[in-house]
Amino acid sequence: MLKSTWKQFDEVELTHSSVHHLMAMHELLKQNGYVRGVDIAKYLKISRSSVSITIHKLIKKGYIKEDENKFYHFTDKGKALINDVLSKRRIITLFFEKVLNLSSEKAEAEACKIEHLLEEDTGQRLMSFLGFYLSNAEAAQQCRKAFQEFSYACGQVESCDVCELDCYFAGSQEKH
Amino acid sequence: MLKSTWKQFDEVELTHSSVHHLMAMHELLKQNGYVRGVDIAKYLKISRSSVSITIHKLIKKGYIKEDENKFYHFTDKGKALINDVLSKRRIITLFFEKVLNLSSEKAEAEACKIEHLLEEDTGQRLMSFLGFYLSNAEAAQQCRKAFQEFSYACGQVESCDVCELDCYFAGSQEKH
DNA sequence: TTCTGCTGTTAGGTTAACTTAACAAATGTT
DNA sequence: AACATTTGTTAAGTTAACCTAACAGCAGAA
Repeated sequence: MLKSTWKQFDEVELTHSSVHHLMAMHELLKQNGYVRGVDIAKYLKISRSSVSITIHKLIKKGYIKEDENKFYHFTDKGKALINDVLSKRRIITLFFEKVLNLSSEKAEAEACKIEHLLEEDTGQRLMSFLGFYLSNAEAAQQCRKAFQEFSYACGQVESCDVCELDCYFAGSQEKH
Repeated sequence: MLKSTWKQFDEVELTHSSVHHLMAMHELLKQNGYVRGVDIAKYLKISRSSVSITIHKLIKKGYIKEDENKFYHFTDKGKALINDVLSKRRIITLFFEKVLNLSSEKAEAEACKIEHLLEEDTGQRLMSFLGFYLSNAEAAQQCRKAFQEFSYACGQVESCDVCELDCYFAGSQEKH
């Protein structure tokens, strides 16, 4: 790995917090038809002042516009972003839920933490995979069924180069 | 989703930065047999002062100990954490690379951003899935082959409830 | 009309993670 | 022994994201 790869974490266009301000806006617009600062504050359970500051940053960045009555609206840029994030979230949630069998609450919580960090391309590929894996294509159906009956044991895979130090499954399985 | 789920992002035991300080330590210990502050600073391409502060926090938190000569070592807690993160990273990277066909560089970069955010359990389930999907079990082999020939098109899946606003594939596909 | 409550903003404070600059202690060089 | 370099630490400043407290503007109620 490039030694500075880890810094890409901070170089995401919008932070986790900012993305969730936009998500809240979207939710509330759908629910009520309008959004004000307080609404976002209540929804995210943070202070009005904090929301005020973040919203103004998002306006400056061109994701939001404000009308005469301090109601907020998305710009096209904002709409595009919301669409992307929402799609990514749903794909990731679906993957956790339908493929890894996490509970839907946990699937959402896990998706929420990472959705804004993955690139567009990764989202699309995941989508493509899911589209196939959950389809009623013969191979996909067989695969889902077989996976249900499968439980991981070291040795079942040709070369397990997953664990570097100890094995996730050490203890519950014999040594590999 | 619970309205405060999004805050779990900040409630991770260790931040992205801290985790990478530990990862750097592990890398450098493997390479050189010892680690000092400068080594970490050079590796992560940040200032010595910043490293100094972060390392002292990690010492206080019990992940690291310091010897008389200012060389750093992992505590058992630190070793356990490194093992977990490393395993998660490799599983996630493998998934991106082998299942989603991302280049290995991109797979690593994407994994790096999210590895410390996913829970233990999620990692293990992903591992289990990968173990199966990449195995030479009949169903898995068939599935991999069929997926290669597959390209996502709306309508191929019974109900596409992935897109909320617009479709990822809109434009390139007919309306769904 | 005055009072109350709601809303947004500003001011000042906190924490985390960086930065540069300055400096002390140890180590290496000539 | 004297000087230079390396290393770690501290001080002071920055940005992001939160907080509480204070206040200004408005809108509805008494």
